[in-house]
Amino acid sequence: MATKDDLAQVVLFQLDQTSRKAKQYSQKAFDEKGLDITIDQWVLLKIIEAGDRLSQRELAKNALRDPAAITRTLDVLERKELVERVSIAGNRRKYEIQLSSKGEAFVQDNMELVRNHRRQSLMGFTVQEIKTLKSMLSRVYRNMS
Amino acid sequence: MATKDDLAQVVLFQLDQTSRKAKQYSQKAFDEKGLDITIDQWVLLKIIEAGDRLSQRELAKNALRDPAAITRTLDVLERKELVERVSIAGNRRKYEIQLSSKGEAFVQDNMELVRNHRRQSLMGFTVQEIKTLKSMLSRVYRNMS
DNA sequence: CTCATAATATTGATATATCAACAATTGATA
DNA sequence: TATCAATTGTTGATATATCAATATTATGAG
Repeated sequence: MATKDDLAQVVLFQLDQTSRKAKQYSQKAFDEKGLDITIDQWVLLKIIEAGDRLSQRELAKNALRDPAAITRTLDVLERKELVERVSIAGNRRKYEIQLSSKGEAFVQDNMELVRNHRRQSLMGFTVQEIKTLKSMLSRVYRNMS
Repeated sequence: MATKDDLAQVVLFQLDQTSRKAKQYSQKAFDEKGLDITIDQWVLLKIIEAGDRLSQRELAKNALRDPAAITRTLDVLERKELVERVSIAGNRRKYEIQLSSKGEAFVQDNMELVRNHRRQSLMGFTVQEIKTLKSMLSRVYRNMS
């Protein structure tokens, strides 16, 4: 047989593991703080915040998720009154998705915690190293596109 | 309001996106080849292959997944006759999980495709850069542990 | 303008993930 | 040794993801 992989040295494997680990880390903190929100829901909130009144299809594309999953996640976030589907004049087929004021407050209220996680994830990295890491992740992303 | 994040510059976000993209890339290739297996199932096969007759609990730990999810994934893989739960003499509480011969053949038969994906993900990287990336991902992982 | 096609969101069916509760077994300690 | 606690795997309940099918609306070719 060919020699077994050392999975810890396979970048695609490391990517999956590190991403999982980070999500678990943040989810635990969210749960302990009683936020009642999943990491994927949080990420979607941030994508909505960053975007400019995107449609659900655009959200799906930005989040790399299925449109159907976006529909259902938005249902949840709308029930929590964190987002709004706004009708578009002249197009009854799609919506513009935006944060509600409650949603904006929610994001603001929890950004410090999230910033701490971001900082924690890069503890010990120099500014130059962070730049290198970002660039490399972008390159891997492009290679998979 | 505080200035909005540029999510594409947030490493934790990039990690999630890159990991998703890579999984979608490989899943698509698996589907097109008619392999009838998910990436997470494949990864579990590789963890089983790499490990030394691990228990389900150890698999869960290595895969960063819930023990219940491992139980059910193993049910699927056992139904496909790719893995076996082997009883342990002297301990009726746990099993040793191993690939069946069919499972070993399956892994071998598809390693070339997977190696191509690994190569593709690192296209344009120098040997030194790959080393740097691996090291950095390990550091992020440890920071989240 | 009309009709065929594309775009958008939703829904249903199915698969998987997650968490808590549980059953069986093992290990430890008094 | 007897009992209590810890370990291991499974199951049930619920949430979420995925894919295909659908309904509605918009667009474009003739």
